[in-house]
Amino acid sequence: MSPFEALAEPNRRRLLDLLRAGERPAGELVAAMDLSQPGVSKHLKALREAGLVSVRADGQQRIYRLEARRLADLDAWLKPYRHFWADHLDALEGHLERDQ
Amino acid sequence: MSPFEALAEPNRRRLLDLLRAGERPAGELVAAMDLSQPGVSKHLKALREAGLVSVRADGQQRIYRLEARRLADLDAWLKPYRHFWADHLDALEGHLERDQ
DNA sequence: CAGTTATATTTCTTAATAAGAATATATCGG
DNA sequence: CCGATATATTCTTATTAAGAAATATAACTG
Repeated sequence: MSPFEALAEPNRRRLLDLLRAGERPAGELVAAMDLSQPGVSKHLKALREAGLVSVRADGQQRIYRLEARRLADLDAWLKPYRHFWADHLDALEGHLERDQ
Repeated sequence: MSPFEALAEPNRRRLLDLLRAGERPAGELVAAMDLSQPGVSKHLKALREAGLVSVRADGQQRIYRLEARRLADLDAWLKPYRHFWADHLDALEGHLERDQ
């Protein structure tokens, strides 16, 4: 599954948002989501296959971690579009868009 | 259809890429894509519903135009993740790994 | 080993989506 | 109005994805 497809699902975006605060065992993610345990597990699998998260075992727990490198690909796709609204903002509030 | 869902389909991303060069009639988009006319028309509809393109009539042609504002939403979603690969900006924001 | 906890996989059902073919709508030139 | 062009909308069918429930696997505990 491509990163774009993976991000199409709101629950998966939410899982990534949760992982932004740091790595977490699957159980905590299940508790934080309004989804069944198998449901979360399946979405985590999709995120793994998209390369957006990685997992390591710690005893019987599976610790999930955000893999933001793949989001950089998305960011790169977005880059040539950015000037379309950056130009508009430039006129209003100055030159924000200097990073790459 | 949300922008995220709209972008999940590669042909639709390609249509947006084509529109980056400027507005174009549907027919030119059909010619540039390796898809049937109805196929392109349907993807354009999805992009319209996601707010990613707009259309205006010019005679019997429909001129499509990129609406990059909606991509700004995606850019905004991505923003809190950007720190993860933009290591050189760490000094600005501090490190996020502490609170795990 | 048996029981328990943590997580993953399978199965089922249902809903969404895609492509292709055929057809419909709208606009133009005569 | 007619024929031609440009584009959109069905319709059908196949694939895919989602949630729920049940079950499986793997590791820890005693």
